[in-house]
Amino acid sequence: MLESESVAQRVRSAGYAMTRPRQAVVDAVRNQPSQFTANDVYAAIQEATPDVGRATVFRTIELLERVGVVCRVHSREGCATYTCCTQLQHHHHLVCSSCGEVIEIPGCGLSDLIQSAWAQHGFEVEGHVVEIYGRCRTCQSA
Amino acid sequence: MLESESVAQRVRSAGYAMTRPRQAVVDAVRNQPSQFTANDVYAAIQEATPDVGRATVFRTIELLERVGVVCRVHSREGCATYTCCTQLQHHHHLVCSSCGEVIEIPGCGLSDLIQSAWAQHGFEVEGHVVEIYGRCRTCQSA
DNA sequence: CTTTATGCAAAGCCTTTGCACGTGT
DNA sequence: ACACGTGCAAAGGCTTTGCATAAAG
Repeated sequence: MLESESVAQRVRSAGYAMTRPRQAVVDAVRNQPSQFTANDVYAAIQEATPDVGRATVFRTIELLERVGVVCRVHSREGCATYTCCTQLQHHHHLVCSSCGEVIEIPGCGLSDLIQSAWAQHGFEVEGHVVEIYGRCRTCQSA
Repeated sequence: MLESESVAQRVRSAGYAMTRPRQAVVDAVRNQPSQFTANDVYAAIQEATPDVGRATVFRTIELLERVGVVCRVHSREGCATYTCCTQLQHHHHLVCSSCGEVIEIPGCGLSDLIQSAWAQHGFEVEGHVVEIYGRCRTCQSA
C-alpha cells in the first residue's frame, strides 16, 4: 500500500501544492482495488468528501500519473484504468484477465528490443509500455 | 501496404462475410496514415461511400482487429488509435512521438519477462502489449 | 499579492445500442 | 430461406472546459 505521506512529498517536490482536495483524491486512490478508473475515484469521493468536484479528481489523477504515483494500465480492453504504483523506478505490470489484480514487476527486460530499435531502425527510444496479461495464481486455482 | 485481397481472405477464413460495406472500410483503412482512429475512417468513408453507416465502420474495425489486420496502438496518450499490420504473426511497434509513424518489429524479445512472470509469481501469461515510443530517424534529422 | 488550485455546470465527443430492413451464401 | 450484416438515429457515458471564486506561498 502506498503511503500517504510519501505521495505528498512527491507531489510537493514536483512543484505542486498538496491541498486538501488533492489529499482527498490521494486517500480515495489508496483505497481503490488494483485497477480503477477516474470515475471510480470520483464516486468514492462523493461519499467521503462530497465538496470535492469532478474536475479536481480528474486533474489530480493526471497529476498523480505525472509524478509517477499511479500508472495507466493498458489492457486489451482499453487504457482508461489506473493502478497505484509502489515502485518509484521504472517497472511493468502483470495484469490478471480474470480478477484484474495488478502485480508490479521491477526492472525492464526490454534492452534487446530497445537496442535493436536503434540499431536496425535508427529509432531513438524515449520510453515504452509493457503490459503482460494472463491469470494470476489465485484465479488459476479457482 | 496491406493487400486488399489478402484481407478479404483473412476475413472470410475467420468465418465472416466480405461484404461491400466491409470492403469500403478496408479500402479506407488502407489509405490512412500510420495511426488512425475509427472516426478518421468514418470521415474518410463519408467522402467515398456515404451510404456506409457509422456503426458499420466501428464494428468492422473491431472485426479487423479480431482477425489481426489492424492493431491498437497503446501510446502514452491513449489507445483509441489503430495501425495496419502487415505482419500476421506476433509483433510489436515502434511509435514515433513526433510524426506518429508506426514501425512494425517482428518477434518478441520478452521471453525473459514472461518466464519470470511464471517463475516468480505463478502468473500464467496469455498475451502482452509492448509499445516503444521515441523519435524515428526522419524526425531526428528535422 | 500573484499564482495556483477549485467547484460548478454544461458542453463535447466518441462510441454504442436497438431495431427494422437488406444482403450474402 | 435464414442467418448474418447494415443503417439510422438517438442515447449514453466518460471527460473536458470556461470561468468566477478561493486558497496557497
